[in-house]
Amino acid sequence: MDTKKAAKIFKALSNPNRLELYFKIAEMHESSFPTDTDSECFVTDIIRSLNIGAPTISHHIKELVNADLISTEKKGKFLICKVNEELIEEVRKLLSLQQQ
Amino acid sequence: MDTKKAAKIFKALSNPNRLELYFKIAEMHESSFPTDTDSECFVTDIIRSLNIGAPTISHHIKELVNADLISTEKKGKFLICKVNEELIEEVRKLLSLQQQ
DNA sequence: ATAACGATTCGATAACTATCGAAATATATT
DNA sequence: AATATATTTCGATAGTTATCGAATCGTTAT
Repeated sequence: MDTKKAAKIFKALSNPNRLELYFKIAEMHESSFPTDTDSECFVTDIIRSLNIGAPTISHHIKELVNADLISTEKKGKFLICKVNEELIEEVRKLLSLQQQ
Repeated sequence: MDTKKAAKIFKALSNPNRLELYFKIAEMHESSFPTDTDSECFVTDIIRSLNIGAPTISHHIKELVNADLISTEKKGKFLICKVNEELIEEVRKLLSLQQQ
């Protein structure tokens, strides 16, 4: 991964509200077992738990998608988010000091 | 680590030039074995390798220090930087999806 | 059909930041 | 002492962004 893309990813995580948003999405994702179909991350619930407006959330989600950190899927009138695990793993490797 | 501090760290890494600066410091650090005393990271060399001015480098270094990502030490008229390995390890854990 | 709800778009604004050149400071060299 | 080099500080500027309220669009429920 080139520096520019990496910087973009870190930028997407650089706002406290957006980072918390990301963590909430990751949290949901973590508890989603194959059998447990109802643990998807609905944006509606996040909006309630963070105290910033819906337009701002929408903006932040776009940024996270743009950095490829999450992907979204429309389910009726709801929006579902899930993290891009592979990218996060790449970022973790990038941060490890002895990255062969 | 709370979200606000984490966001600050990511913000410090969110500028391409500053991230490259950080990587260069980390790179130097990596090759410093106990016996190999001459592999310290001098800012002068970095300034030459990145094409941005000294004032900007100085600003970026301050940001990295402020985020606790690196520490600096004056050696004569030179400045030496080294990464804060423990913090980086914390960040890596924070990013892992199943953090304990 | 109409209302309610979730999400997005738009326009505006205040705050922040990366970068620069010039000047200043500190240390080293001659 | 005078000069050169490394770094910092300062002031300015152009660009970016987080956030908001209002309006809009889609989908679902009544």
